[in-house]
Order: sequence, then structure tokens, then C-alpha cells
Amino acid sequence: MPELPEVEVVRRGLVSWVRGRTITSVDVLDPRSLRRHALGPEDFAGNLEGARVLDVVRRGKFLWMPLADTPGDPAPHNQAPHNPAPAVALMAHLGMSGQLLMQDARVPDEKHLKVRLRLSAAGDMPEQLRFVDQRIFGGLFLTSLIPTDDGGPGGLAETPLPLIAEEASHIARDPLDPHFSFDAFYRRLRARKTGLKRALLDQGLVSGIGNIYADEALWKAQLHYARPTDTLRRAEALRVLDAARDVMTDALAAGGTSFDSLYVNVNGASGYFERSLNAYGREGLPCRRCAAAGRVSPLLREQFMNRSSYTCPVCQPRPRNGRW
DNA sequence: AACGCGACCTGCGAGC
DNA sequence: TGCTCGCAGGTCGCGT
Repeated sequence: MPELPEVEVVRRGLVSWVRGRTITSVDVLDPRSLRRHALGPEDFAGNLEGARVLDVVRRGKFLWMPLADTPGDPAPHNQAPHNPAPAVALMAHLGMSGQLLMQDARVPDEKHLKVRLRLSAAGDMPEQLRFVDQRIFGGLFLTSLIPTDDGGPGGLAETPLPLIAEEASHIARDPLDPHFSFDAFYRRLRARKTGLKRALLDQGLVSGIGNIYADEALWKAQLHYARPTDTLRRAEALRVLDAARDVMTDALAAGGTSFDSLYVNVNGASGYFERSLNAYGREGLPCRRCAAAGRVSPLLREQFMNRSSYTCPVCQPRPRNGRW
């Protein structure tokens, strides 16, 4: 489900619920959700219990919570004070269907509940943070925080730390990140020998864009997904990046306004999809831009990278050899 | 470096 | 009704 706007909605929601609270106990109901935690469920739970959540930070679609030992915890006897334990974080990736929900203890377990974290009491706030995931493409795991020279995780974190989760250090900044550099993006884009959509989906080049927003951005910029990246003019690259930024900003606003319940809802932007998508899922339906110009051009659906791509055959013509 | 593909999973709707 | 098929917004790792 989630692309950048959905993950950011979750992050913003989570911050207010979990920052400063201590994880008191962990239930792993399905170890498959910890696939990326190599040391197994016992190690996962053992390291989390007693840890305090410092913040909720995002890079692309990766979300993590830097952790600290609770003050007063005895230091591990085998560790000298001058050699403190490395900084760690609880990492979450939502995959296709993951959700992070704040729930009161008396709410029955969700059908696809995978991991439950109990948190220290904090006023009327729900006690549990639940990871629910139908398809299990997402997951939780612990990762170290390593120094970065690029100014921290960025994203829209409120208190960026000069550390980044190791497992997210290969992820580029996203177009909404204030430190995103278009010049650097364009330089790397031009150096690639690939198609434009493949590049937009490459989280190491620009992050946060998934299949839906890629199609929406390409439609808005009137560019075809197969356009060779080494032929893109600066103005065209700027157009598609601005389009991605616009589409994701709108989705974020829609998700943000519908976020008002006791839990953090990954589906915050689902209403947005119905109303505002111009390309994705609109096979056979008339292109709205062409319709406004008095033409009827039904959108095409094609297989590309083992998934569906939606384009208008008239205003996003497929590049032909040497001519576009 | 870039690609195409399979792997990882469950569930839903369409069609027979 | 029950079966199969295709489809779903992500990422990783392999062989070429």
C-alpha cells in the first residue's frame, strides 16, 4: 500500500503517541515479520524491552525509532563506560500491506496482527503499538545507527539526528526532503542508461516514489515511462520531479486531514486515490487533460517491470528511436 | 552498471 | 458452489 505520503502520515501520527515512552514488553505473533532481524525473535524482544523511544524518523519509505536504554538500567557488565553500546533503532518497513496501529489493550487482536509492543503508561494514550501486515512483505527489525555526512535522515523528521539507520543508508532523499538536491539527481539521472519510470522507482536515486505516484507524475509531466534517461533535458527532469512533489504533497494533505482517530492509519490516503488519481487504475477511461481539450483518448495499461503502467497514448507518446 | 526475473505472502474479484 | 487465474501501491538478491 504505502508510498511516501502514506508512510509520512504514519510517522507524523506515531511521533505524538510514542516519543518518550518505554517499551515494556513485546509479543511476536508471527516471526515471519521479523525476517530481516537475523538474530531472531528472542533477540528482538530482549533488546526492545526496557528501551525508550526517542523519536520517529523516516527516509524514503523506511521508518525508524531511535532507542535509548531507560535511565537507571544497569549497564551491561561486559561493557566499559567509555565504550558505550552502539546506537540502535527499531526499523519498520510497511511493504505492501503493513500498518502501525496504536490500540487500547481491550481492542481484540487484528486478523493479521504480527507484533505487539506494550508501552509505558502515558495519560489516556493507547497502551499498545501493533504491527499488522496481511502480505508480510513488510517487517520490523533492529538496526544500528551510523554516522552520516549528509546531514541526517532528512525526510520530514522534526528532530533530524546526525545518524542514519544502516539499513536505510543506501536510500536517497525524497522530493519533499528540504535537503533534496535536484542538481545531484539530474546529474545521476543523465548518467543512467535506463527508462524514466525505472529510474523514478529506484530508491537509491530518488526515494518515496512507488508505482502509483510514478504513473501520476509521468502523466502530469506528459512524459512516457520508457523515455531514455540520458536524453532528458533539464526542464523535463524538473517537470517530472515537480509533478511527483505536487502529487505527493496533495496526497499527504489528504492523508493528514483524515488522520484523527486513536490509531495511526496507513490507509489515510485511500480517499485521495478515489478522487484524485489521473492515471493509475484508469485503463480505458478518458484522459482528463485530453478531454479538457475536446479529445477522447482512453488510457492504456501495459506491463512494465512486472507491474501495470498507465499512460495516455496521446499526451504521453512512447519515445521512438531518436525522436521525442 | 543495468536488466529481468523469482522469491517473499495473503486475499479479492472475475470467469468458468 | 467451488475452482483457478490474475492482480495488488515493495524490496532484495541472483544470474546474465
